[in-house]
Amino acid sequence: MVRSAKPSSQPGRRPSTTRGELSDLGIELFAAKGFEETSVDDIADAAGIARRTFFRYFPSKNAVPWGDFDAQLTALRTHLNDLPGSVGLADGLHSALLQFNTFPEEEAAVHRQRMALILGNPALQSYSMVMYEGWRQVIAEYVAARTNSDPGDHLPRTVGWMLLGVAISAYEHWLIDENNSLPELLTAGASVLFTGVGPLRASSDTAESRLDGEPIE
Amino acid sequence: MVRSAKPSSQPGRRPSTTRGELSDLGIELFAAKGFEETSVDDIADAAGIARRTFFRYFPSKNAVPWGDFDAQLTALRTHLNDLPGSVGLADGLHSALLQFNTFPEEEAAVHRQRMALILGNPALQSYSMVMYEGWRQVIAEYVAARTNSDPGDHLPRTVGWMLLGVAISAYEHWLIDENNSLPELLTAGASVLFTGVGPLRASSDTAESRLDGEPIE
DNA sequence: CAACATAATGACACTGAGTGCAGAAAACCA
DNA sequence: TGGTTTTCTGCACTCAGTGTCATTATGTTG
Repeated sequence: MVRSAKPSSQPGRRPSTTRGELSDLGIELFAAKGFEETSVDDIADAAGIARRTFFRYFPSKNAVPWGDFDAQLTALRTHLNDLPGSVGLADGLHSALLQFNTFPEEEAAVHRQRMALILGNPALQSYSMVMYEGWRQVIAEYVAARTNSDPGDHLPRTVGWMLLGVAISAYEHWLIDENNSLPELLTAGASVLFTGVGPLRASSDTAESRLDGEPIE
Repeated sequence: MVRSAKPSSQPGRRPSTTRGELSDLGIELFAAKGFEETSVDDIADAAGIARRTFFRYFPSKNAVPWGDFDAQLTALRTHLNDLPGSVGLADGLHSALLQFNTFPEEEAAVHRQRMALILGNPALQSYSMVMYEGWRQVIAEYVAARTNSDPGDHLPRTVGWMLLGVAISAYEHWLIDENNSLPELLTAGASVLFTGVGPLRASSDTAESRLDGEPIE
């Protein structure tokens, strides 16, 4: 089961697989048998590698569904860096949201499966916070650059968190009902972030004054 | 090591300890030896209970620092329910943030230690998402009640995520530098949520128009 | 007090994730 | 062919978490 990759003129044994291949295989098994019910041994056996080798490709079973997340983060960072200066902060964040969550039609099914897996499993949901820390950092860097502050400052970090919330919450609803358009959900969520919660009123009741609301139900 | 609690006229053996006591003990050990370096056996031994019994008090080692989180959630829910109808949505959310994160002076040190532990350890940071799901739910319920919608709807869920982001990000900065006032950090973050990111400009440059911004740095 | 019901603890065994280590295997180069 | 480099593999080990069942402590009832 050793597949020789392109002769890279590098000494040493070739890796027998890639993170991407293992990730795809893992997602397939998880979807078929369930995440908890699929052991690392199952994945390693199916991939034809030793259990010990699996842990050279992924730091944990939880990391499998994420595939090569770092590459996506790099793409996002590049996207934001390449944005013309004429784009305002809100528009920049909006475009980041869309860029990061837009994918070719043929990948939609896999991506949906991946996200359903991640958002539907407690262990994976937990682990996602480790992954999304990098994402928040990229956002914070952008906000910092646009507001004359430091990526570690309170405002950029807060915006990073809030934008992440917009993204996750959009995914949650996209997964509940496929009829929902992910870009539309992202845009709707982002608009709350951009205009703020202050302007919010009862949706069917926008004409009432802000003071006469009473607890419902 | 069996401490008889108040005679509760209930048949059956008394619990030998409480979640709160175990939590305090665990936090102490974690702070002294480190989270990874402290095993469940260590905690159980220190508490004078069997390892198996430990897992009847906590579903996992990760849950220890949280103590009795559900009780706090209940208090938060009550607080929001008791808010007069004249309080606007933004003010209600703001008060929730402050209520949940205000504690007597004598508990400040312990609380700080608890939060430093949680926010400083990857495993605990991950697990916090499981805990905070309940918190977001309480917020979503409040938003739903005030906006004539359902707690599962997109808007309430999104606001729940964003407000959580405000809270966590405030804690992060409170932990970095104790000189920062937690309530002030919370209020500052909340104001971004309430007025939106749209109005944000380069902090030293607020007079510029929204379109002529150029990448800074 | 003795028998009974109940609720919690405790001991044991087991699965599975993750790690350290040492050696085998596969590639390149001279 | 032999030397070097890189990855893979097998083994042993720790620790988190769970199922099961006996045991202990308590209140209740006759």
